[in-house]
Amino acid sequence: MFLSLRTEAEEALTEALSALSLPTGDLGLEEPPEDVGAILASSVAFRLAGEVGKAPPEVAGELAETIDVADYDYLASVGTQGPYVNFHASDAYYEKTLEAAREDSYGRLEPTGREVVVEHTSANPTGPVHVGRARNPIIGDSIARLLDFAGNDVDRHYYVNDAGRQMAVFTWAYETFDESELPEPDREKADYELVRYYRKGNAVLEDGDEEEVEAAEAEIASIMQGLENGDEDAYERVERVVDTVLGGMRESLSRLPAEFDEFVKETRFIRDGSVDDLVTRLKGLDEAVYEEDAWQLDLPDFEKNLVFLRSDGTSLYTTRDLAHHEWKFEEYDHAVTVLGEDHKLQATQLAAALDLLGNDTDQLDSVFYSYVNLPEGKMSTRAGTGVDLDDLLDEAVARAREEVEVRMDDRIRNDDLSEDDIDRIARQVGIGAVRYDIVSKQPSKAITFEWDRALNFEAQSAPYVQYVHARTCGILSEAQRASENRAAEPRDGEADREPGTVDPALLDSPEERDLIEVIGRFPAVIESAAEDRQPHQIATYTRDFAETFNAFYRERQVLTDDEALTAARLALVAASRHTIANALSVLGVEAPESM
RNA sequence: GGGCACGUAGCUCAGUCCGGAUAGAGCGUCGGACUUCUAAUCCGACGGCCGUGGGUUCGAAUCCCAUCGUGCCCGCCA
Repeated sequence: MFLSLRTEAEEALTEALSALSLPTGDLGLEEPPEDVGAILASSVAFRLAGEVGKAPPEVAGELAETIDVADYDYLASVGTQGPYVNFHASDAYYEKTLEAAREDSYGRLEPTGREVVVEHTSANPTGPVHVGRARNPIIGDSIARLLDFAGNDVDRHYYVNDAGRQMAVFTWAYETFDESELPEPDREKADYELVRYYRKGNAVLEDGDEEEVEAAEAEIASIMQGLENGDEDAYERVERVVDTVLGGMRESLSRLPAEFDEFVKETRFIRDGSVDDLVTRLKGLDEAVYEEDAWQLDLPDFEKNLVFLRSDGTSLYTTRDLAHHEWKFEEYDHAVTVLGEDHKLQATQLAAALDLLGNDTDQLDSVFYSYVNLPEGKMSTRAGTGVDLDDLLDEAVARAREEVEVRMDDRIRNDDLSEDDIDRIARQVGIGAVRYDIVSKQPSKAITFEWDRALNFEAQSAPYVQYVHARTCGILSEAQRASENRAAEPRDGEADREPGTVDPALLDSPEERDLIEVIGRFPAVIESAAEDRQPHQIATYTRDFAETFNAFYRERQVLTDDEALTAARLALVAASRHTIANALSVLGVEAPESM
């Protein structure tokens, strides 16, 4: 509804400007500060003052007078405050907003018909997911949810780097070492068990004796050649390692939760011949050069050449990724990729090469995030430094459980949480807190991981917002219980009133109006966040929402003796519940019904 | 050396793309509110040369230039 209101304000302003023969290029429409009563405002008068030769407040006044709100449904009045033109919403606006938000799916935008692929995580399957990379699945999954909620048809892809040197090293190590030479795994889980081979292998390559290293390198090279030649045996050897490790990683990721529609292996593009075709096309480009036995692309605007075929004839990651992207462009209208900031240059080169190959690179969007570091430095799978995602999530749930138990004693609400409830709440709150902490920040900002900060359950965290949802559920179930009691002893006149009818005019206090306004903004927030691929905007909104709801909760008793008033406020609470539940769902944070 | 990000209260962050109303939150500190629809909540106080210097503008945290600090990248790795 806010979107319609904004459209009306735009129209009204444009018409008024035209009527006064003023330019309509920049309407200066904005959301005014909280203490200004208006729902929308324009600062256009500032810019026109010079042109008209009058002071801004005077221009604002003329504009306000020119607009006739009778022409619009959602504008009640247009006033001025100094140089600002302020728009006030009509009763119809509040009524329609409340009506729209009665739907469970409130906030979901109309289908766009666009098919979008969101590729995220795509970590090499070398071992357990650690916190340094955990930003990727959380941001990626939230973007996927956001684009879906904004009306797109979304697929989530994990691009599996199974043809690179790292996997050849891993395969060699797995086949070479005996488990008896390895330390105990940190967990009884495939990725934890296998990463021991990978670490051992890398240690040997680094410090082993010359002969051993030489033999290993020969084996690694033969595996890579085998993959490049489409050798079925090499493929199966690597696949066994890849699929096993990936299986373990998937389990961890699903806890976030981050699920995928498809795991796309890069060997696929070697095996189906598309890499060969691509190499042929690349060689044919004017920018292609053959230097030092390797085929390269002399990209304009880039200092160094991009090698796309090694001197031994094998392809490189970027070569295969080019084929991968052309495939995505064929299958989807739009492709979004979530990448670590260290891939920025590579991503720009990829786009430049795709452009040379005749693709429309507007179809591609990259979102970059900066890695999470430990206070003592970087996390690395190979070196075994870092905090595993599983450990972080376990710790989060354990701490949340402690909180639940501490709070049990001074709970007012007498609803006897069962052991299952405690488990559920601990999981929802603990994992929600981790996820929310990450998704609520701009991806470009650096994060240093600290236990206490990541697991803070206080305000501006998931539990703060989840609590609001639990409150709405508590009120609604209380109302349900009361109405069932009444139904048991029917009173005269009770049947006259439709249970579903509410009179929104009763919701006229500032707290109620503010709450409806915040609810009304939700679809616009979804639209903007989806447009910018910025799920953190939704997190910021949930905090605003929670604050506004809490003010309403503090000042206005919902369940009263006044039935009509109670019905109206219950409708507002239900609308609030849908809004906050959907916002949390876009963030991938669970919405507990009690906590 | 070159390129790209980031720098806002003691700490963690919104706001920056698209310039507008006294720069907003939370944590921490101090002081208040549970016999109530859930206190994981709420109310109040304290706290800011928006890294620094210039410029553009009626107006700059926001745009431009310079500069400092931090991170990332500049491989026939991924």
